[in-house]
Amino acid sequence: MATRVERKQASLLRILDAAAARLRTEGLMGAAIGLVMRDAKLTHGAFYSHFANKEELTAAAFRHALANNRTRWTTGPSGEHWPQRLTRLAKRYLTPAHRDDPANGCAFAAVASEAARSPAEFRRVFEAEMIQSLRAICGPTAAPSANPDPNGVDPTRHDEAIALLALCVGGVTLARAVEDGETSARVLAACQAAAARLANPEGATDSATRAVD
Amino acid sequence: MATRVERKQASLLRILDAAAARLRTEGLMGAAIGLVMRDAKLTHGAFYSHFANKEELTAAAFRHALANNRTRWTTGPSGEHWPQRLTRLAKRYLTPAHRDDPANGCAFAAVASEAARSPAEFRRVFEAEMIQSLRAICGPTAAPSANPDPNGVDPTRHDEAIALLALCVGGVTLARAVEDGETSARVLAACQAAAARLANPEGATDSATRAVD
DNA sequence: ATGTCGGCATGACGAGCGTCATGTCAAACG
DNA sequence: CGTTTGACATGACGCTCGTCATGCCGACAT
Repeated sequence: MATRVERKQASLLRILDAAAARLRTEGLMGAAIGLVMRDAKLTHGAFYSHFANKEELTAAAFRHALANNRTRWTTGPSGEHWPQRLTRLAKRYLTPAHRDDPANGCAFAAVASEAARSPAEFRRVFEAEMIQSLRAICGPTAAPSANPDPNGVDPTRHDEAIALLALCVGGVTLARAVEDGETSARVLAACQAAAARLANPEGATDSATRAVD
Repeated sequence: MATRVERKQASLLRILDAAAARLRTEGLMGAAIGLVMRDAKLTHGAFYSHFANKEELTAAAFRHALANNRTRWTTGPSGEHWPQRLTRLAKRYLTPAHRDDPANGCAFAAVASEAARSPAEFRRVFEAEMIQSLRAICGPTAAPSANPDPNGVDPTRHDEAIALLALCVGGVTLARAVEDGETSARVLAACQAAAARLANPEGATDSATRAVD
């Protein structure tokens, strides 16, 4: 049998995995302590050996959910240009597969409207994760931006990334909130088309828009 | 004193107003029966003279919240063209005033991610309201669309309205979910700029894009 | 005037939740 | 080898919520 700290770390990981999954499928307060601990093969009493209260759990689970997905989503083909990256992200995000698998999906879309009503402490966590995801989206591309900011990110690209995130989060959320499958698919398609138009404005001919030669 | 049916109608209206406000500020399950009835100056027992259960209340309150705002948002200046309408809606929606007053704001943004996890019955209500709002957005403009659908709506405009709604809902939700005021304002501004770009693609010169002469 | 109806108040029940006190047992340590 | 530590189980407490049974009392019909 493993050592003590190893067993505790393993327990904590099971708790975080279970909580992250429940947070994305059932929402912020759907990740009830009793249910999370049951998923983690523990009893509810053991919870307070890992966290002081539920707020700490939700914050940690939210961070955990996003940390697991960030690199998986951000890394694209090498030599990727900016408009390509934006359209690729939207094309992958606004998809029936992502819509139908919230347990492994984007945590922003899962808890966005609940986070808006959460105490300031959680909103700070939300904001920090969002900024980190935006920086990951704006991360190094094949063609570095023409006017990089002192801190390394082109503010124009940063704003485009914000709009893309809002469009994607709103898109899957609306697609999940409607009943009819056709309506849902149309929401995804319309947002995907809009994202492509946003990333690659019609008639634009600057170097960043053209494909790699 | 008023007649009996009038008093009941007045009570129902107070209940719906209170529930609609709580639904937008506290979310779907934040509109608890006891609190709503207290806001409506009634006791919790009287609730079941108006609704069979809580599901009926939430559905009715959601419809009530949207019905109150739809015409207020949709009606714009006469002689309004399609791109102008889209930019006007985004400019008004993605605003600090709207962000900071959820009690009178858009119900879609308030409950979107919770609706995604709601039973099919509520999702049907959500879908019906969304379709109705989309048709209101696509409603008659100064320049009717070139290719109107048999049922009266240009499918291209309908898809643009979907994307605009997703961008707006995602935008205010993210703006509400972050703590820092500057970050929040930047989210609103970035989404507003993206909506304008979406409604009025750069370089386009067709008649619908030009201002009224 | 008298009886019926129904909106409303009061009170209670059970379920689910967060939280904590207490006990237990195996691993870590001197 | 004996002691201590701490992760975990058990059980309980208080709170909130949805739901319903019961009773009241004013408005309406006859």
